[in-house]
Amino acid sequence: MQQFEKGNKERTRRRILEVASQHLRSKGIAASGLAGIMTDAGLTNGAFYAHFQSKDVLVRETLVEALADRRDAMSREQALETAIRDYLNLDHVNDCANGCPSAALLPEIARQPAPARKAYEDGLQSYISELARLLSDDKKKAHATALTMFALMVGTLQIARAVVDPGLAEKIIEGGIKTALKLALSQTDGG
Amino acid sequence: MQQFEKGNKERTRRRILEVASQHLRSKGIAASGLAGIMTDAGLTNGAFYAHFQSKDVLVRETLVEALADRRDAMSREQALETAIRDYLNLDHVNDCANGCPSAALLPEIARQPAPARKAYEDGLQSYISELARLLSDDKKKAHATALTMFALMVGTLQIARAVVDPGLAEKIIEGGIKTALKLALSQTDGG
DNA sequence: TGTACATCAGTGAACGCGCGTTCACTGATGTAC
DNA sequence: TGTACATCAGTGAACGCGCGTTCACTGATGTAC
Repeated sequence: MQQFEKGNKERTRRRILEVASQHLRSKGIAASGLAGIMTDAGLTNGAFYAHFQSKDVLVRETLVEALADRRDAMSREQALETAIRDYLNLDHVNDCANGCPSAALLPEIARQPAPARKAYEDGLQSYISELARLLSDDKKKAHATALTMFALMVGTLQIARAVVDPGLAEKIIEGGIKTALKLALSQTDGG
Repeated sequence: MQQFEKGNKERTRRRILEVASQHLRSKGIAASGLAGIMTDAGLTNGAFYAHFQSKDVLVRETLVEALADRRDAMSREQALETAIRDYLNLDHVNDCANGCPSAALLPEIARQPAPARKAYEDGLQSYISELARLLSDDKKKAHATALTMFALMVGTLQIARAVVDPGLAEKIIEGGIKTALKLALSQTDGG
């Protein structure tokens, strides 16, 4: 141990969370190991359990944090088209580690124990509310519209990431943008 | 060994593929073990390498087969609305093991080596062509429309699977159906 | 028809490895008197 | 101010376990002469 100030442990904990967040999104949940995460956080594996009860707990807390970050970023968006284009673009396709946790992890989240899935559900709803804010809908319908629009964006990003042909990936992204915008418009005139 | 007839090895191989296909879709790629797959196929783990070179090869061939099965099912669909409702429904939400490989595995597929991703890309394109057939579009635009519609359906199914509230899952599915149908219509009048 | 050998499909034990988790220990800092 | 002890954050070796993969072996079937 080097010298350390008060509140250092909380900073270490947040560093572990941040590294874990990147590992999980880029390698997946099952393929991410605690030893690798701790090494990248500048610690040895034994220190993990001073901060988290188990890998399951780490996964859950990582999801909560990543979703909150995404919601905060969405809350700073001022126009729907910008929000859509900040999500559907080639940078996001190529940067899993810092991108949307839903796009990186949804099928694995569905296989997690209930507490993690509940945490995901709550974080998602909060995020979707910020997306709904950008729709000119009446409030009740806006949330449902935003959810469906988000499903479209998640699926589009995932497919663009899976294919090997970069030209195809770009076409998929462009189609997704066009359709997401169309959804918002067709919603306004009470479809 | 019990008695066996000619061509038995090919049947065994297909049995391994079928079991693997279910394991991968329900547990994910990284979390599926060869020993478990072989046991469920009624064999011991050592027999695996008489049929496949490696787990990677098994994963790739499983994807090819699952996508071909899905394409064949889609090719038997006669109306777009039926095709959409055969995909977006609660049975499909609750049956990962026999469902769409894209919905179950997309983020993990994106992390596979190039050969598996190429196999996925080809299988997807073939499947999408059958979905495009059900659109009244001109041929060129139909494929792009079908891809985007599929992205919406995949994202919708994944989110419905991840949330814990069954009522919410049902609402998400219903929103997805409504929007997928709307997409097909708005496409017809040259959006 | 009978014998010797080849082939085929699969068995099951073993390999090294990385996993999540535990735990005795370290050494710097804080507190009591 | 000095000493004794407690606490805090982390180290690093070890645990049992399951992983993908290898391999010597088995025993039923096919083929040659």
